[in-house]
Amino acid sequence: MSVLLKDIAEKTGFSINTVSRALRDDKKLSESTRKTIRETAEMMGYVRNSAAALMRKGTSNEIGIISGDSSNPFFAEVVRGIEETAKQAGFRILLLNTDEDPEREADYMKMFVSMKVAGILIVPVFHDDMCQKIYRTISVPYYFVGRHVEGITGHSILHSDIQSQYDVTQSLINKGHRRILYIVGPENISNTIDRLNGYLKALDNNGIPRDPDLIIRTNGHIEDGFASINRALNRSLNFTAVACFNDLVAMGAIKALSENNYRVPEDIEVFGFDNLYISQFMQPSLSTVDVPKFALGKIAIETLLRHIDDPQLPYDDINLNTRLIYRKSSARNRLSLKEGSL
Amino acid sequence: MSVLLKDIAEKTGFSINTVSRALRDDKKLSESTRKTIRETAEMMGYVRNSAAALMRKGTSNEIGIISGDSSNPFFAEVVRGIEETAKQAGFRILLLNTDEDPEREADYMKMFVSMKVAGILIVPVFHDDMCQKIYRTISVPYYFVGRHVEGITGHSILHSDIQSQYDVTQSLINKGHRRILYIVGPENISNTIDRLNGYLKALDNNGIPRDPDLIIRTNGHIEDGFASINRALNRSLNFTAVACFNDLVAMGAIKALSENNYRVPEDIEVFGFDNLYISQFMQPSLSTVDVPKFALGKIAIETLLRHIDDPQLPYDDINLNTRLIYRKSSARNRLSLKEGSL
DNA sequence: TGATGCAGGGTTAACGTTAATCTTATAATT
DNA sequence: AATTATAAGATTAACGTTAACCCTGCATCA
Repeated sequence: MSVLLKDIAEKTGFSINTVSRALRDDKKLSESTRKTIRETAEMMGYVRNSAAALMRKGTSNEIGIISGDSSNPFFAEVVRGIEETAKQAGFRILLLNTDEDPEREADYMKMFVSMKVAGILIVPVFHDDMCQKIYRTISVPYYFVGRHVEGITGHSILHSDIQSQYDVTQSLINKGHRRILYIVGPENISNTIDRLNGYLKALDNNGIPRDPDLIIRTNGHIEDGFASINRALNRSLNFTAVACFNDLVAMGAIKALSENNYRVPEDIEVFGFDNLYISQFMQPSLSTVDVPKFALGKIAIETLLRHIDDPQLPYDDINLNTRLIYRKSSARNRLSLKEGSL
Repeated sequence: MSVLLKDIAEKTGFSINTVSRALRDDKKLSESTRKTIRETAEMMGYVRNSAAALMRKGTSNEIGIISGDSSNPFFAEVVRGIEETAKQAGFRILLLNTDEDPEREADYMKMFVSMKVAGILIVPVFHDDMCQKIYRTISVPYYFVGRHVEGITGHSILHSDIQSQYDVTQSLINKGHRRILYIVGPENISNTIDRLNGYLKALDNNGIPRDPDLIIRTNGHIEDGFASINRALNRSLNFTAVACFNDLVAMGAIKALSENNYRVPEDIEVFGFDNLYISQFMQPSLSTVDVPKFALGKIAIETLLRHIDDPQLPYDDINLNTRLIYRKSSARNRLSLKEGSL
């Protein structure tokens, strides 16, 4: 039913092989032959059967990407960094989304392996036996983007989660805060673990006792930030600052504070994490940690491509730097906090 | 290098065919045989070569999705609606993103056809010769999600763009607005065209002259809303309400208004379109048109699956209803506008 | 002038899986 | 007991493309 090389061969009088070569710009065919064939193919509506091609060639020109939560704009920005470079290198990108479900992660990994993609970029969960087994045995080049996996080293491109959350917390402490609410992200992902540890470490180093009440576990979505703050306010936890797992949570938090007639940052300061593009447009604009998302994607794909080129290349973790961004949801300095005005 | 059916066959003593059948849960093999084979395969780390399988079978269990702009959370919400149903039906989802570039759209369409996906869901541009040619000749089942394409009928799942934008505009007019700024979306997509027409039609029907100055063309991103308002304010266009192509633009618009010390909605009302999940968390929360995004995705995949099941099934456009959502960025009624307070 | 090289193209044999068709032993039927 | 049906598995032939190798004729060179 569909047009095959054979059909084009019959129509043009060339052999199947020559047709195949012409359509691949392969080797030395006369310019006129190539042109004749290409035009005929176009005219007949030929579309290559990539399954057959792939089976013969053994490897494809596709990069598989497995995202953990594509509803978070964070990821869209990372993919932007991946796309351009991949395209220039002649690779196409296939996107899959796990919703942080390890089973889907394992399933999709197998699927990409089965498809013989050239390489895989993954936003993985932290711990899962099946997944870890796959990562240990797989022969397709892969890298973790912005996260790391328990027991697997050398395959991560990271962005200083611990240090960044430490810095945020220290910055708040410097301004005099002692009761800092921390809204934790989804469990079983390395960012959550690392950022929480950064927060705790800063408390410890400053001799501030850890208060379990001030640590609220969530799924890292916008509504979680909203709900967390409402609950915290109801319980009169008496906090003066909120550090959030990510910008989305911070957005929900600010909304809840505002609805309860707390002024941000005069009454309560709020810090996010990620520096989503929209965060500068929030009201008030959000203070946050700038994660170089585009660069993260770009470096990830560049590194992956190097490994695709040279399978012998040794793997190594990469760590990117972040920077704190002070906007309107946090006070400029200690003074402004004391005065209760910005 | 990788484990093949042949290897498992040799190891277990069964034929290749039997191994293949066991791994596919095909037909009637004795339970013990199936189990032996499956366990051996698992142990040996077998992964099916899907290219070979696909070549033989001729069709895959994958649904291709081509998004126009995956940086817009709108799409993530639509995909949610698609994913669940697709998964239950045993299909996997492959995601591609065009950034509204017709060339990429055509390229990706060919790619999916080449991959023999079972069906395709597309968020297409409105006019492009190459793409339209493909849509006219392709034999893989497909549907346009939330948009329509010039000259192609019966393949769209829509959501009342014209009527909805008409309603928004009429609602603003009812409250006494006469100078309503309209921020237009990206060119060459049907939503932009339809919504603009809805706006214009409402003006016409109410005898309000069209003022070209009040119509600002953008790419539909958040920064466009911001920039548009700043420019409009600089030119003293004297508008009292802003209707936006989408919620993202509205978010930027509100930010710009607020930075210029205009109160929303007391001084200027703002209406979005889409009802993104985050819109309820904006400050002020955004009045908008609720597009049933999850349902859109769900109905799209359900319809597509029906066509995959029965290729003879005739195609037909589907139109979903929307509803206006009044939140804090718009005034409740005419009175409150006049009084300048909510 | 004969050998040589190469441009331009043809032949043939895979790639790994699955579907259609066979085979055989055992169970069910009359 | 002879026949038929069936369960369980084996054989064989594709699927459409690509890569390795082979062929031919003309131009080039000593």
